[in-house]
Amino acid sequence: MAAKRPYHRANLKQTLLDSAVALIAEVGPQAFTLREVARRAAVSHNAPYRHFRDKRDLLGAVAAQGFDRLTESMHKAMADGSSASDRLRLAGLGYVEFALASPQHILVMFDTPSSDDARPEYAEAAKRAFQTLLDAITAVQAGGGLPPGDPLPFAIASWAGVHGLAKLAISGRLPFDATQTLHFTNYLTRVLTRGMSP
Amino acid sequence: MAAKRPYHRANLKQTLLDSAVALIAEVGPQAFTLREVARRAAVSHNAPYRHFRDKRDLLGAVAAQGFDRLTESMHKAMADGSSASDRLRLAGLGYVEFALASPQHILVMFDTPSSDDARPEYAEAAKRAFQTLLDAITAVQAGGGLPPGDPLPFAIASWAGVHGLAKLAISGRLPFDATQTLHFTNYLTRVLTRGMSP
DNA sequence: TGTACATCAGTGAACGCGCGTTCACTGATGTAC
DNA sequence: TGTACATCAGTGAACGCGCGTTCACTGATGTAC
Repeated sequence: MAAKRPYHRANLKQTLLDSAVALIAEVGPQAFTLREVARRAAVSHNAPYRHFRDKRDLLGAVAAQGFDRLTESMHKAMADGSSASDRLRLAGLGYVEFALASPQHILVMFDTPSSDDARPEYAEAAKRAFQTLLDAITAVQAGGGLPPGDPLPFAIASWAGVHGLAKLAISGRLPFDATQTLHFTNYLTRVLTRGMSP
Repeated sequence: MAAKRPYHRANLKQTLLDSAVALIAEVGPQAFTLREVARRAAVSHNAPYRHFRDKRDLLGAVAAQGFDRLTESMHKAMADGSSASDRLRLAGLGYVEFALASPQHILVMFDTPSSDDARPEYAEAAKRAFQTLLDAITAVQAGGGLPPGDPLPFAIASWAGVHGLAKLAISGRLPFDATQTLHFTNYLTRVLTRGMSP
């Protein structure tokens, strides 16, 4: 039964990232340790150094991957949209869906200072996520659903609402379960869109 | 006439809390240590145990104090309000003002799992803060500025918007300085109120 | 009034622990010839 | 085709460190008498 573990593991880097996310989900970024990540990946405590410069670098990679997945979640949700404003609503839904499914990522992405600026991919991934929201807003403006002009205030207001709802839901301070939170997201984006219209 | 005996030193408990907040502001809740808190309070690493059960308990006390200060900040801001809807706007402003002035508190209050449920004062302080918002909403409803009925959805939508804006501002991801963030808070609460009206 | 005493917030040494990181190493793999 | 060799992903021991917490203690203070 003692199946021998291969010395070289094909996808150790991704395995380590996954282990890190799982560990952070359990103990929070505070108690997250490199050695425990290695332990969960069934690898020596030293192997991670072949793939990440140090602990901080691993955390940065988790954040960058989080932004990519957030972008993907929004795009996926938007695919079903029947109109520009419907797609904006779905982008918000995709945002909250991702946050509820992966709160550890959100924590590392937005609330863990050590993950900052070290990796260029980090900033780029964050930018892509915001651009997705910005594009959705611009499309609604083009269709007349929002006033023309600078889309930035609209984007920030929408982002704030959706981000705040997600954070509060994650912190367990809302009297909602996941389904109710998603329903409320629809309500919130409707409120925001209506409030931003002339 | 003090009901209890005066203690050896001046209020060490509050000094420890202040040191903790200052330390968290510098290194984040991740790197926060009890020993360093004691060091900053110019006291042996053991003295905190006279006032807090353990590290987790200290963190819980910081969170509880944070909720009290948040409530105070909202009430202070609302005092200048000329109408119910103006007071609601000011409550949001007070929220964001506190968050920008004390981001460490917000972090411990909302994003540090270890501070949960241990202290009863914690839950009560959190409840009082939310009640402040709820009362402001109810007053606007009474004045006809918002539709009658359950104020909860309105409160949660407002909370989400204001909380999200504060969190994003703290994380440095907004193209705003503090003053611009506060101005934007006014815009956001206007958007929300308008969007929630029939 | 002075003094004895209980109380309890403080101290400092000690503990066990697990961390991040470095080091010298080993084993597996791809390629040149 | 086999072989030598470079490359690189893994290993395990070791390091220094600072942590949280426990322990036995000290000494300042309020109160009883």
